[in-house]
Amino acid sequence: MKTNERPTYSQIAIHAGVSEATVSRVLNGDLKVHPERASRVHAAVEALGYKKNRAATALASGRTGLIAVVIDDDLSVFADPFWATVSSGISRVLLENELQTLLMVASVDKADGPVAHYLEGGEVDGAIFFQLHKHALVRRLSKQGLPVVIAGSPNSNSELIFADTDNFGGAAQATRHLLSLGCQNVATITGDVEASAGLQRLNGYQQAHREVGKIASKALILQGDYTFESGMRLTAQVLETNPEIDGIFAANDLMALGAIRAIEESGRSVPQDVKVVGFDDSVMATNSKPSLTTIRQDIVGLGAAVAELMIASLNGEIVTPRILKTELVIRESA
Amino acid sequence: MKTNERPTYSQIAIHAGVSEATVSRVLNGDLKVHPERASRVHAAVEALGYKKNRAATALASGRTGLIAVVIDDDLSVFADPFWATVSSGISRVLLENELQTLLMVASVDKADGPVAHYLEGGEVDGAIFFQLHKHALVRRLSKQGLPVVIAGSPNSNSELIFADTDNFGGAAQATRHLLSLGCQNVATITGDVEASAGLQRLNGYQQAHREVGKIASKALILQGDYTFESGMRLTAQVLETNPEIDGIFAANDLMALGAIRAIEESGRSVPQDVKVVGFDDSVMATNSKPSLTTIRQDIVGLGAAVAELMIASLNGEIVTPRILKTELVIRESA
DNA sequence: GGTTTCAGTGAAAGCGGTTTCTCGGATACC
DNA sequence: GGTATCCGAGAAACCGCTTTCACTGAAACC
Repeated sequence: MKTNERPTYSQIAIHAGVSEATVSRVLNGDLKVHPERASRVHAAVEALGYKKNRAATALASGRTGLIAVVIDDDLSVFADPFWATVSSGISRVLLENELQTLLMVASVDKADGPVAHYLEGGEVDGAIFFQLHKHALVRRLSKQGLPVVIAGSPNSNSELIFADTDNFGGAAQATRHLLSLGCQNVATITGDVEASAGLQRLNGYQQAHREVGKIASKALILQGDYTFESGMRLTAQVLETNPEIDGIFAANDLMALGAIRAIEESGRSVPQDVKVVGFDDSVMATNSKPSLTTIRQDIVGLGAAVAELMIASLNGEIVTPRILKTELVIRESA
Repeated sequence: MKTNERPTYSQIAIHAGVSEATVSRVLNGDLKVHPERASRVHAAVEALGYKKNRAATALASGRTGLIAVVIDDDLSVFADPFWATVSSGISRVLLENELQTLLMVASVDKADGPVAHYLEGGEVDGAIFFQLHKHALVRRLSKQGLPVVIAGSPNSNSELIFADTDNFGGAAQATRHLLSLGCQNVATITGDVEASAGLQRLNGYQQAHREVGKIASKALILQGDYTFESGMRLTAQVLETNPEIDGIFAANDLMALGAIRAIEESGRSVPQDVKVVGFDDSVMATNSKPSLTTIRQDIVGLGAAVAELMIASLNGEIVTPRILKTELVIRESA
């Protein structure tokens, strides 16, 4: 195939006048090598344009330099740029640390599929999972000693390491904003409350109410599914049954836009009659009419945080979950 | 780290009563092994739950089983789910073929960065690039014998292998639709015409005009940049200068939505006064008001096609570019 | 029937690193 | 000054699989 005459340790060793063992030590940061010899090695590496062979390193050391990013294809990878953005953040940071990102898009449900097989086969040094519900696989891998980091929160209080946006805080922020604008009856359209993100956003909404001595009425909590359609439908319904509503916090932008549509179709206007806040600060938020007040999360930052946790884990450091702050972006809708 | 007592060839060989060389032959599909011995090997593999060690295979054979997917981070990976979707299509197909997807998000411009280094280092069996303009790197790698496939079209008539949506055909389809609805003055808002996709969509628009004996006036060709804002701004301008316009083909949905906004703000209505067709069939297309008539492209299919081309290349087959058909989705806007 | 092919197989030499083990010399200790 | 320690460095084994090479017995040929 390629007759690339890539130099090997033996060439470096000869060039530097040391043994291969010493070359290895120097290149792996072993401090017990005499500085002068070390610098000779470095010079040789430079001169010959040497680059380590991953396969050989992996075989000899057992470390592959590969981190799997596992995406369940149930996930709406296809509709939502969210995960892609997180991935890019991850990839970038890993790359800076000489690690490669192995992207695995597959059904992870069956804890015995090819993905599981692969991960358990020792082909990667660690695995990053995207917000998943209750996969036994993750636990199992973790128990087996494979460093695992979750992007998003695992919903049980497991010992898994994760990084996540402050869904709770962000939702509270959004709701507080509505309340502070004078809204008396603030409804919420939740996301999937089976998953942690959805639940946390709901909790944040309730928390903001508690802070001002209110209790969010059950009737004002509408279970959506992150789609435009659900936002629109639920809002239309609740406007019928609870016409006193003057504020809505939707767990994502798409549902918020759906809500706005329903509000307008009911003859009311946003933000005069009903104020609306979304979550995500997606592209649509800027361009919608009225533009959407929403909660911005640092998605690339989330990816970076996840990668950093992984790296720390690999280094054997004791790591704790990371929660990323959100930001309220005020536009026209509230 | 892991004391996984994974079986090796030697165990299989003993269990099956053959040599390691024979085990290797069987596992690599060498037909010259006696069927009976072969089945003994397979039985042993089954019994011991054997799984090949990638690193060892890579070291010995020079094939890593890894395909790089290189994404220039200039690209709007962050805003547009398009590339994520393509990636998932790629990853899925590669996985089915025992290949892994290495995701590299980095600046590729400098043909000498870490990415280039990595790809030239023989660490991957092939590389997939996302729609790029004129990178010398791609050519170089290709010349070096590394199988390279482009997702999207390279704009020069190079010998690079690629798969792409039929941008030309789709744009023609869209424009024809407008013309067939009786539009007399159809404008287009282009994407980046420096890149092939943008140019091809413009060409398709012109082709449709030619088919009916018209020539698209220069004044009606507006150079956008795929953003909502550009669609809106350019439309507002052209409505001033060319009020006779009664149809607009935008090179993507976002700009189409921008156009609709501008049209409505000018006091006209869609589709009565001006009809609008977009391109992509994104989520927004369904949910906008009026909903958007647009050109749907099979994005996952594009990913799959790219992966298939890569696999064929790896097998030494002679491959030719693949162009994927588009589909006109008629909704309210035209 | 004897010599050539040839297909099938095993022994063994790598692939390019890492790591253990050993050893010589220098330092420390009594 | 002699022995016990220690440290830095090299030799060599090893990681698990692929592939060349040589060899065997059988089929093919004259």
